[in-house]
Amino acid sequence: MASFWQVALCSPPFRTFTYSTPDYLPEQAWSIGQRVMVPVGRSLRMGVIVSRSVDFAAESGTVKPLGWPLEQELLLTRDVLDMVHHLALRQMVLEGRILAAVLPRALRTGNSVFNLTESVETLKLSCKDVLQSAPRRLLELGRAWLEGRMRPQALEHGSVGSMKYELLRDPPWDLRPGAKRQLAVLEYLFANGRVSKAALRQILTGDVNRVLADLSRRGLVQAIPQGCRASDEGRISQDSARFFSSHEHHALTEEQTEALNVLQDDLQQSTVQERGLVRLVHGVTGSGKTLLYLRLARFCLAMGRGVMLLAPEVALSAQLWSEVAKEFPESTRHWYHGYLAPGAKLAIFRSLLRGVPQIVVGTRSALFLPMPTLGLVILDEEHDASYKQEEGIVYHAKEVAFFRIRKGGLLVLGSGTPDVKTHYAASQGEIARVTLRHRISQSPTPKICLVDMRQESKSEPLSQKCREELLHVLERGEQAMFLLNRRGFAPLVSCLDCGSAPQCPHCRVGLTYHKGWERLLCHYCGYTLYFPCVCQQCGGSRFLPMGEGTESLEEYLEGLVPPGQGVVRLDRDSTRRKGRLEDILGSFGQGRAQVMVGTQMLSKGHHFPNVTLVTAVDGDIGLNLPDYRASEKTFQLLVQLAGRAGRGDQPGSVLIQTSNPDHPCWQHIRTGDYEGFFARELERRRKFAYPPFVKLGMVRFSYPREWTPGEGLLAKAGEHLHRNGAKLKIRVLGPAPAPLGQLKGRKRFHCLLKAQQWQDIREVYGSLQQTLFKSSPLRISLDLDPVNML
DNA sequence: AGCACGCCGACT
DNA sequence: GTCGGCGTGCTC
Repeated sequence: MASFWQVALCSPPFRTFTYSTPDYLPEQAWSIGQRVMVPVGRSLRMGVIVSRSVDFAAESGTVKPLGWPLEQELLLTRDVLDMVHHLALRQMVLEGRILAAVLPRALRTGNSVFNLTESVETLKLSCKDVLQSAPRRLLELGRAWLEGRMRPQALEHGSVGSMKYELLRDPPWDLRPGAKRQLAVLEYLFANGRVSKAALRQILTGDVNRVLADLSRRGLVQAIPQGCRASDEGRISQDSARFFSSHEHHALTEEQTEALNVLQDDLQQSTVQERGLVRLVHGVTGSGKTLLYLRLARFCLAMGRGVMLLAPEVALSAQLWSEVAKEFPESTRHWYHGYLAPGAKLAIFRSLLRGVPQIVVGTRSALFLPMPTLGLVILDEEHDASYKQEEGIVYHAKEVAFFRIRKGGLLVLGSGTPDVKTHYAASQGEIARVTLRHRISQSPTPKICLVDMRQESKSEPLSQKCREELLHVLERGEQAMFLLNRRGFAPLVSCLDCGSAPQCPHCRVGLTYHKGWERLLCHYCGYTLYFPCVCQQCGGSRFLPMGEGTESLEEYLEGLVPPGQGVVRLDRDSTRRKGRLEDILGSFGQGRAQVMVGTQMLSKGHHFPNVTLVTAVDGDIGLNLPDYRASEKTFQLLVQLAGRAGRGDQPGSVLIQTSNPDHPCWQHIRTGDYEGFFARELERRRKFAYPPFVKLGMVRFSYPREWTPGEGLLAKAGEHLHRNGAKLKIRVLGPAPAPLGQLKGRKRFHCLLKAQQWQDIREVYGSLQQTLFKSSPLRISLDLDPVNML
């Protein structure tokens, strides 16, 4: 009876191959979830055993035996492995690709060293050494492995980093004339000293490895192992937490107590412990959700189960972390996010494997950490688009979290402005819900005013009313915030007379302007309109690009405020450098600056009690984005923003500047009326067939700019989708040019699919995938429930 | 990703 | 002839 092992490779081609059990290590030395070295082609590669199979239909050639295990203990627990499998199926990508993303970088390669204890001495062996041993020696080593006399050397923090390369000899170099690639590398090294492989890849096209191999064979360069920079905790240091003035922890209010009781009850239910439960915690800004989370986490840990407390972005997770750091002992908590150094990630990964119930605070990537006792996952600000990962492997944190508690546990989705889909699911009874209606603090909710910008001078970014209020606020020694909602990549236009922006009649999303083409374009269905044209609303013909001039707002404000008052700017550009975020938040939080200008970043979670005026400089931009969730996003953003004002003792006020004051969205935002907004938005979604009434899938296409057959093949692929989609009652829109029509020399297009079932979309995509050649220059990818349409 | 193979131009 | 650059294709 032969039995085989399926091993997923964690580097290209990421495929899963079948191996047999080697004669030197019996079956019991191997198990599912183990990291192993296997022979692939003529080399040894790292992979993970993902399953066993009894038979192997040898279509092509032979089955090789497994090479050698990398650990005695299992690094990938069953729950993580199941999740990997599930994600691979769902996103239609290879399992190995997901495993590569799940494993800390230090565990992605197989350069382990084994310490072999033999009689008196200890020998160091690499995997290669082991597998190159003679058959008899291999049997001996197998015995040593089983008896525990051969242990993988613990990965040191220092051994985690990658290699750097160093020049060994000065010029002139003894090179064959014409070896220009080698010469280029040598000259670069001569000029720059020690250099990483990644840097060399920048200056050299093609395979750098081979050049380096040649040069080191000639003794001209040397590879030196590079320790990871221990101090590199990423851009967000733990110190930053001290800038977030924390909420005082009063006793729970009656409402909080009730909510906590409900959630604690959930955790204890036997059905929840077997099958899992999702509960939406819908609590208005300032209702004290964070304190609720902390108490619930404490309760869960006391039950002997682990907790994950996640925020959409690192900066927000830093605040949660500072709260958790105060509440929980050091031994049971971790802060995990993408900016951690590889060694730190590895340490947390290892620590969690010990199985002691712990609390992890972090961002979406923390969901891939092993936690055998996981009992509670909390996604704070669950509506936030940052929970969806777009680069590399595509996944939504909500989906992964849901999967992780499916075998028992509670998933809490917390928000003041829930995702329309989540709220819909709750109102349909598909997920449970608990609501917090009251703010903890006694201060009144801020007053929200609309300012009609059509009445204002076009040359001033701020209205008269806004300028006046700002000066009053500063006179009183209080602070102000200005949100400038960047227009992003989409060039939008708006009518100069009535302020409305052209929309697609089929999709009800904003049209974007394409310059060279002199047309307006819908990025969902490909609908175009000649431009210039007549305004659909008022018949006017004068249009203005939107979002222009916002960059100069900081400068403008500096000229406006009285001398001695500081203005700081908070956005992606100003915080790129390490430590800048802390500087900016620090100087504003401590009152060294009185005015803060920023993008979405400033709307989220910060607690600055002295801020009493908040202004959305251009409230309209969000509404006209080429995205079906434009009004939902705007609602969430502005309600959150309003929550920044008047958090202290002084009442706050919020100004929204708009050229479109009649938009139905505003009345709901002004009163913070989520239910009213939700009802209206739902009706619109039903009418134009958007989620939650259909499942959306985006098929993305790209091909090299110069590749002439691309256009024809794209059309054929589009036809294929339309034809096969029709059979499954899928509505297919496009192909339409992507808003970022060209990226990295490739033309980009996409098709939007509206279906009743996710499976239908996968089916159509799968059949398209099969009609394309394996390595066709026309590349396709699938994005289920796209968040970012660009 | 590695690592073959095979083609081509430039050298001994 | 032979070597090295460079494109292509495969890996249980």
